[in-house]
Amino acid sequence: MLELAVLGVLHDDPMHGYELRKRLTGLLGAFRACSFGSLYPTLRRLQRSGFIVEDNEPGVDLRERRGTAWTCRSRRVYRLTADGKKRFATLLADAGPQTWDDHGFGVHLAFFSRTPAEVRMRILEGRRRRVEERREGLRAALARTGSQIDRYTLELHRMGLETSEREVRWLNELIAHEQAHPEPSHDDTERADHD
Amino acid sequence: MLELAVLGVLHDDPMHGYELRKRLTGLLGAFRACSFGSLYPTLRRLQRSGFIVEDNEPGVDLRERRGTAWTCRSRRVYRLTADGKKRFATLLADAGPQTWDDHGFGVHLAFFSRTPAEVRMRILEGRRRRVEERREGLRAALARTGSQIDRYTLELHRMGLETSEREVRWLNELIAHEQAHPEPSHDDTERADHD
DNA sequence: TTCGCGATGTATCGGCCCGATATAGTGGAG
DNA sequence: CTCCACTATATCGGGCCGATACATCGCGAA
Repeated sequence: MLELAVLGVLHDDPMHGYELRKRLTGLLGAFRACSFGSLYPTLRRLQRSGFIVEDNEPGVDLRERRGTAWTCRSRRVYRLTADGKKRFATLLADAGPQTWDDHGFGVHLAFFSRTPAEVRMRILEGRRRRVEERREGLRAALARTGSQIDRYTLELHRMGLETSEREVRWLNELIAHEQAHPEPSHDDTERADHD
Repeated sequence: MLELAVLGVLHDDPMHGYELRKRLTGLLGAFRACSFGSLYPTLRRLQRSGFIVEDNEPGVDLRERRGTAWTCRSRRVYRLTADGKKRFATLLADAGPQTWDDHGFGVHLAFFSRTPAEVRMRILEGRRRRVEERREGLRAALARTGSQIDRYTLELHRMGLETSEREVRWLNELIAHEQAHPEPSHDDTERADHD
């Protein structure tokens, strides 16, 4: 999931890890600041896979560590390759189970203007199904236990139920709007500049 | 966090892993079904630490695997030790940063009737602070970008903002009720039966 | 009757992600 | 001048998850 987010942010303009993280936390709506402990390994993985390349500023050489001595340690700016753009499109078109849950859905929604219209619908409907399941589970729990559970669990369940109901309504509005105004995807892959 | 949940459910009555998982999903409000890939390692960890012990049904012997042949493989029922009960109380009294986030807060709230009143207040207020931060971040994002972001991100931020506002109000009610009716913790450690 | 299938039950493995921590340069406040 | 906060990269241990494997039992269909 982080892979999609990184590819999406890096798609527009090359960037180094630290800046990337700030963009990510802004993108996901002060949602969740991804940690460096996941960001840097992800960048390395992406680089090894050939989806991004290092594209440093001229005059800056990154030398590796020798023992405990550093020569120069500056920013590593990354840029998407042609393969990276293809990879981004692939991940964008994936509407699998992980796109139904909270975090995955948020990330996908952040790049919704670039995903194909039919994929948008599948993601929206899958998310709705997921939230409806949660809602039904909570309704069943409330009906089953009645009033024999403690006040706090009851409040937790009631709050969860209301939240689910609200989200289903919100999703219905998004879906209705999607059907009424079938906007095409932005799809800025028209000129896939050579790697 | 899973450790607290397992200890809490096992505190009342001994149980085997499979049943424990069903109770956990019910407890957390059809919230999130914890996977076996985390449950079984947790049980093993708890057992190694001496917080739970195996207390199998008589006449059932669990033999280990030899190559690919199994002799008997049945349910392992676990029971809390005295140390385990102490450990549960310790985790319950912890109001650290991980108890502010979504999952941790849900788990703690599920056992709120057994946590000391002052810890309850600290958790509630910490959670409120956390949600308020999220709310302010979303407000800032909405004010900053205005209308130059795409419709979907805008909807995501608006929904997140409303959800945060609702949760803060809910938290305020819980806190007010807590101050008005300072219920003592259930605290059924009165007779810590010997291990 | 037998076959398969779903539920019960325990377990491991690879992998993602997080928090804590280390290292180091830079620029401003006191 | 010193301290602190911010910028910037990186690793490590550990928790949790999804996929997978293995095994038994009951039940309905072929």
